[in-house]
Amino acid sequence: MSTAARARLDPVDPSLLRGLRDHVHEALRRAIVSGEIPSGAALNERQLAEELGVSTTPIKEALRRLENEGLAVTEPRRGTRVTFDARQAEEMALARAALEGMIARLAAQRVDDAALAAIQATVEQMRAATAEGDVPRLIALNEQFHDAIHDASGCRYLHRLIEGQRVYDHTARSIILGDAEERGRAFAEHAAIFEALARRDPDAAETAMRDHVVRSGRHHVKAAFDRRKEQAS
Amino acid sequence: MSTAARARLDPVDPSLLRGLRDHVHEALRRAIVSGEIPSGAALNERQLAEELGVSTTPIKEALRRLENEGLAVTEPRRGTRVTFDARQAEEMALARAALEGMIARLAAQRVDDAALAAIQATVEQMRAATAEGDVPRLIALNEQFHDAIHDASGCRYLHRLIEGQRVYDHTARSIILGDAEERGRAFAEHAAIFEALARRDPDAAETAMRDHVVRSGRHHVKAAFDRRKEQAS
DNA sequence: TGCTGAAATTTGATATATCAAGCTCGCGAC
DNA sequence: GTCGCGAGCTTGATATATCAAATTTCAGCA
Repeated sequence: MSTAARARLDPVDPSLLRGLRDHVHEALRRAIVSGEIPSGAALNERQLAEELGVSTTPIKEALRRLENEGLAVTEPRRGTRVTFDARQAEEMALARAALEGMIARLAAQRVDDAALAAIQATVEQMRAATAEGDVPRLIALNEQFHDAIHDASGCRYLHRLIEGQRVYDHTARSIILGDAEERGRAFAEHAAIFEALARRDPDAAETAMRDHVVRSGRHHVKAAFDRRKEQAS
Repeated sequence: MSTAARARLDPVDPSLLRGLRDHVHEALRRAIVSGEIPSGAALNERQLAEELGVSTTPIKEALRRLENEGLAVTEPRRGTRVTFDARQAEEMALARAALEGMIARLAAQRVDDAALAAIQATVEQMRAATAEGDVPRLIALNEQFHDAIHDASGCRYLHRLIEGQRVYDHTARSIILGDAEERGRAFAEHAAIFEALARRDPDAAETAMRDHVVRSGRHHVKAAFDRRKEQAS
């Protein structure tokens, strides 16, 4: 066997080659969350199919998924409408907070030293990026930080569920983190979460994580919907 | 206008008239959660279509939904497989606990006296049904209790999200509540949740609700998967 | 016997056709 | 003028056809 003679390769993940339905879903989700498609707007299958240059089949699948995520509702034989307003964005942020808190609690119980060291390294990089005001880097580190905690918890289902509660896009994130004060607050919160994990203190980890996500989520929602109100007037 | 002369009617909800995809989804979800279709089993579109006597279109939509719920994974051009094991059931129970806790917290802040009285009435009925060992009634009251709290919170999105974390079917529920000790524990917990709501104490409400759902969830998961292990041997 | 590779098969992905429920709008009766 | 009613249109729901990737099968060769 030749495999014994060379380095072992990672198996490819077939799910990376995604089909049209995922592109359609992503495009629609982005447009809905960013407010480009307002709440209440109709999502016409044939119209979307023509606009996106695909058939109605992948459109239907994408719409079903949006429906399941709570971003759209379908009335049989009537049509699908977007349902995403400030109220729902707040609830999604709260859901995220509750779930991130729970996963942080589990991570505090299960994290090993290697993972803890990696998280600490991320926090140190965040400290630097925060001081420098390197926003794109901060966004990447943010994700890395939260993903590392999810990994440490070992909870894949919770991770997936949390990912589904995103109420901001990359652009919104950039705007928020453009403010130095917000960067400072976020860093302090991240540091507190790390400290709790380092002490393997589940209660503290959950509280710190939840407070962070609640505050940050509120900030995002307020900023996003205030902006929309302005643009509307 | 004749409407002024008679009682106002509630608007009909068109979503009650559901199509094939919802039936397919429900059938599959039930089969997966109950263990009838084991984790790892392939879900063949054409085979399911023939079995259920429908075309592949509603099957695809149902599979997409299951995928989004985390109960199945699809590898493009390869197929869809069930993914639901004890580990995931535990995570779903934890997600439910975190979310139910959050919604109870909000309910404690927002509940009005009328809703509180209704919840209290439900608890009193639970007391009677618990003593009598009336299991079907207890199941119904349980749902009524939790739904009333969800309503009091005003959080429709959270309510939907929580409903998606169900890891037991009606049958499992009956078996669990067949045990008098379990009925007693559940009643004490429900009473504690009500007391916290009555005091408008968000922290206590969240803690009581979460503890209840965590314990009850663990019990359900353990019972369900122990039973499967036995049947397998 | 064991390996290679091409053909056949399976299966999901996508496109298209068909059906029926709702909606729109205007004609006509009162 | 208003209400009733139906023809025609719109649209989602469902079924079927087509395409291509992935897998399997098996003949042919070393």
